[in-house]
Amino acid sequence: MSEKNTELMDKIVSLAKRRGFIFQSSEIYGGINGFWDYGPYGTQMKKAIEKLWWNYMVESRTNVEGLDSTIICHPRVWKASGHLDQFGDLMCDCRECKSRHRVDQMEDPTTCPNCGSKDLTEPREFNLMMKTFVGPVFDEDHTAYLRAETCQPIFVDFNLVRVATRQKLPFGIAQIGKAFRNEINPRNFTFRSREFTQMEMEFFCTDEDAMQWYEYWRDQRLKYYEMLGFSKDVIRTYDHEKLAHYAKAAMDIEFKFPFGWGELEGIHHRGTWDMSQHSEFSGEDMQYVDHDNKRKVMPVVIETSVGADRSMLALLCNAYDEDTAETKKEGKAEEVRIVLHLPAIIAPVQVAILPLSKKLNENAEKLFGDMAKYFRCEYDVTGSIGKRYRRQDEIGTPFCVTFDFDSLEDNCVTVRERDSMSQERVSMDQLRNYIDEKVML
RNA sequence: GCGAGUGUAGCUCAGUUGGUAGAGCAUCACGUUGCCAACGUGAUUGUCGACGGUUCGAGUCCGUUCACUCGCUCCA
Repeated sequence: MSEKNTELMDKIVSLAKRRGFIFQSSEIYGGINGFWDYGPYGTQMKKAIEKLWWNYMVESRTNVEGLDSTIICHPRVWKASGHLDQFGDLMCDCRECKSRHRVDQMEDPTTCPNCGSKDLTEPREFNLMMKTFVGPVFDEDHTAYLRAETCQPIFVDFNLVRVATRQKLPFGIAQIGKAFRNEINPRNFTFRSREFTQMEMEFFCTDEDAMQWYEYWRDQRLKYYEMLGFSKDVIRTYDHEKLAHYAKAAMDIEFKFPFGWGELEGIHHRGTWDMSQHSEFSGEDMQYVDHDNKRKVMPVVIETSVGADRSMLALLCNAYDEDTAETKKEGKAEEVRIVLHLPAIIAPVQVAILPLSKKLNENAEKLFGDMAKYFRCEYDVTGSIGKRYRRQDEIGTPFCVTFDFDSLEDNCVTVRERDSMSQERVSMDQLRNYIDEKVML
């Protein structure tokens, strides 16, 4: 990473803390690696991202249903998915050549099979899944795991959702929720965390239609990022050449973070792997009865899997900007303005209500009350009007509504737009519609 | 996981050969102003990342540890 980009990332991290977007978890105890808290503005923004995704992927479609499953599932879910077996091994690292080996596959557990060095770390259990216990007894029989991905419970509940909703193939099931991974090396702010929110949609279809749906969802998802204001310069797709054992096709949608290109979303053709595994391990037939063609088929899964935290980080990085603006400060003509060009639909505060003077408090507060029913609003009366505009710029508020002395007479307010800093006089009766139109994507 | 660097107020940072913790910005109050970080006066803010050691005395020296950043590694 270049020095300039490190600096940019530092500025974003600093702004995120200072203005209450993202804090390090347990900060007063020195922090805990890989865990992050969302502050007041961060929470608003993350909820808005989730709401937008949910509307785009679930509410606006007749063929996608929602689900909210538990974080802890029956341990056999993770046996079936393959998560447990592949990471249950004792491993040790060679300090000499930095290679990593499974202890049970080493001829001599004290010698590195790669370089012959004796300088090995103690054997350690490697498992990306976080372990816990269900019930008061802490032993092997009561061991359970926090889900490493939100998609598995979707597969598990497939038949329940299908019957309840009378859906026929093809259809999808979507879920937003926490997932947990014991990442070896959390890095790059919230990009790689140990606790994170996934927004996943599993689309079930027949094998013959699968590639067509794969392409459909790829296009839908790319459209979504375009809608959020990401230009072609900062978004790219990456087709996997090396596929996971279960996958038929896979691609990532990547964003150009200051620290480099990073995955925002994966779109995967998972074949029948998951459904077959759960059929085998549970004994429940996960096949779909295709009445039209008088046959039984194992549903094929096309997955779109987004990290909500990564979406948010990408939006912050994409929005961060410094320009210059006029100032009244003595000896200066202009000063740096920090501004987040966030899309209005996901900005933590959409409308700031600012009385020009404290004397106007009463009437301005009433306006706040009216507008807060429809938009995420904030009320601020402290400091000069210019200072308050700058505060709102820093958190990405697209509209500042200033209530002034004339407002009492003409029933109009001034709407100041974030990006252009231009102002327009709008009747308070029309204010809701005026902003509504601009908030829409 | 390996290697290197960093850690002092909310933020950015200063802090001398070890001797009572500072600045700017931010925040708050009052006054003034009344549309782009204005001005004046005043105020608040610290486990100096944590633990231990050396010392009469540690922000400063030593050890351990935690967190962050960078480079490898990893990312089923």
